[in-house]
Amino acid sequence: MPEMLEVEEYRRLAALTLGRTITGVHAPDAWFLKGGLTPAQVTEVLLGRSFAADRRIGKLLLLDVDAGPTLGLRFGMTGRILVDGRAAIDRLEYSSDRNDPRWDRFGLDFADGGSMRMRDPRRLGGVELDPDEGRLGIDAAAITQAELRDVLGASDAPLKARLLDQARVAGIGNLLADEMLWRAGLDPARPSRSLSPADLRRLHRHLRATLDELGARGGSHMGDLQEMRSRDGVCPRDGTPLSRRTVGGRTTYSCPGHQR
DNA sequence: ATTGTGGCCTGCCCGC
DNA sequence: TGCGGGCAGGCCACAA
Repeated sequence: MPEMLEVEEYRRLAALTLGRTITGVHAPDAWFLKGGLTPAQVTEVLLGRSFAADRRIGKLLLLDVDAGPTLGLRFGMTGRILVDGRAAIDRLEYSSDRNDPRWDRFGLDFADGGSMRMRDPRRLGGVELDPDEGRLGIDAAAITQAELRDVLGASDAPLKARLLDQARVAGIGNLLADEMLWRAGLDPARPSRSLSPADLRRLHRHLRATLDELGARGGSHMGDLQEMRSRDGVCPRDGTPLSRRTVGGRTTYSCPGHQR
C-alpha cells in the first residue's frame, strides 16, 4: 500500500518511539529480515538502546539507533506500522481489514510498556540494518525542476517508468504516478526524452501539487483519478473512457483524450 | 548501462 | 458454499 505519502505518515508515527528504551525485539519471521540480518543480530543491536532520529527517503523509513546503526523499514505493498497499538492510516485500500495481529512480522517493546509493530500480510516489506541509502534517488517531495529534467534524461523509456525508478527519484509509486501524469496531461507511455520545456514545467508543477494535495487529503489513494481506476472508468475531467495498459511493468490508467 | 520480465508472498474479490 | 483465476499502492534478480 504505501507510497511516500503513507511512509511519511509512518515516519511521524515512528517519531513517537524516539528516546524510548527498547526492552523487547520480536522477529518471528526470519524471511522478513533482509541483507543477511538474523533475529539474534537485530536483537543484539537494539536491546537496551533507543532511537535518536527518524528519517525518510522515498518509501524507505529510517530509524537511527542512538550512537549505533540505522534500522531501515520497507513496507512493500501491504505493510503498515503501529505504535502503541495505533496505526497511522486506518483505512486501507483493497482490503476490508488488514489489521490482524497474525501479520506482525517485526516488533519492538519499550520500557514504558508501549510498542512498535510492522504488520504486513503479504510479507513484501522487510527490515534491514544500515540499508544502502545511496541507491535511492532524490526524494520526490523536494525535487526541483532541473533535477526532474535530469531524472527524465535523454531516455526512450516510458515517462512513467522513469518516475517509478526509485534510483532516480524516490517515493513515487503506481498510484501517484498515474495521478500526476493525468493531472499534467501527459501520456505515461511517452518516451521520457520527448517532453518539451513546457511539458517539463507542467509535470514538475503537478508533481509537487499532487504530493501536497494528496498528502493533505490523507494518502496516495485520494487522487481525483483514483475512483475511476477500474475497467469501465471514465476520465473525471472530460468523460473519455480511460485506457488500461501495462506501462513500466505496472497497471496504468490514463485518459486517451487529454493525456498526450 | 539501460530496460523489460518474471517472480516473490499472501489475501481478497469476482464469477462460475 | 466452494473453488479457481485474476489482481494488488513494491522491489529484486536476471536476461537481453
